[in-house]
Amino acid sequence: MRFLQIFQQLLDHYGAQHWWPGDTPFEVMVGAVLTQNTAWTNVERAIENLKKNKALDPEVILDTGSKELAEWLKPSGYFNVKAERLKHFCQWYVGRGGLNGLKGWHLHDLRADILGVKGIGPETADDILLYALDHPVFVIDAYTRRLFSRLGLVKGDEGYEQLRFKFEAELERDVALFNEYHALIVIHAKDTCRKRVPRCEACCLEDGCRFSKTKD
DNA sequence: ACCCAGGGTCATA
DNA sequence: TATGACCATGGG
Repeated sequence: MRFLQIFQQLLDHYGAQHWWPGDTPFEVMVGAVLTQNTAWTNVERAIENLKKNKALDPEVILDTGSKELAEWLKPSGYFNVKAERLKHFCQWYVGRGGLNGLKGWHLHDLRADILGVKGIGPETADDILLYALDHPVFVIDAYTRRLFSRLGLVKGDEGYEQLRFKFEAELERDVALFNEYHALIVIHAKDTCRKRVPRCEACCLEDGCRFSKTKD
């Protein structure tokens, strides 16, 4: 019940976020790879570069030299690593038959399959599954771990899967709910950061500290 | 001049 | 299994 209440508080305060930013499922997937440990504003520039070069397309990415691709990805950081990761992902994407080929999979099988791609870890996989392919997985990121650990609802040092199972057990298995919840957690974290709250941790959802109030 | 960002891989013990 | 090094740009 507590997990749902927190969702309601966040939703009431921030409103629906309608995530993920991106015009197409493929753009969402590319964004998921590029945003690894990276500020979203930097990712936007890289995606703009891809669009400018008509390269926001798996076939084009595969036909582009790593050097040139890395150049386009430069603003998103880790550009050499990400160029390879994007190529690995596109190879998988095309190999599975693109968006159409990815329909009709069982979530468990698809998740295991995509985790086999070099450079796609659990969070990136779940971003893709939830925000591009509409599968009900709860995305766990550093913000989620930090916030709920601070709220005393999780220990904080659990493994990724353990945390994911916890959230998925506490909530109704619903794509729209998981989609909005993770988005709100990220927005909340950015909001508290913007207010210069140290490490985004001094704002909590407890009584007397209602989102905008800073403790300490 | 730091610190951090919507992680993941690889080498080591 | 569990740390640590590494990847790298841009904003606060």
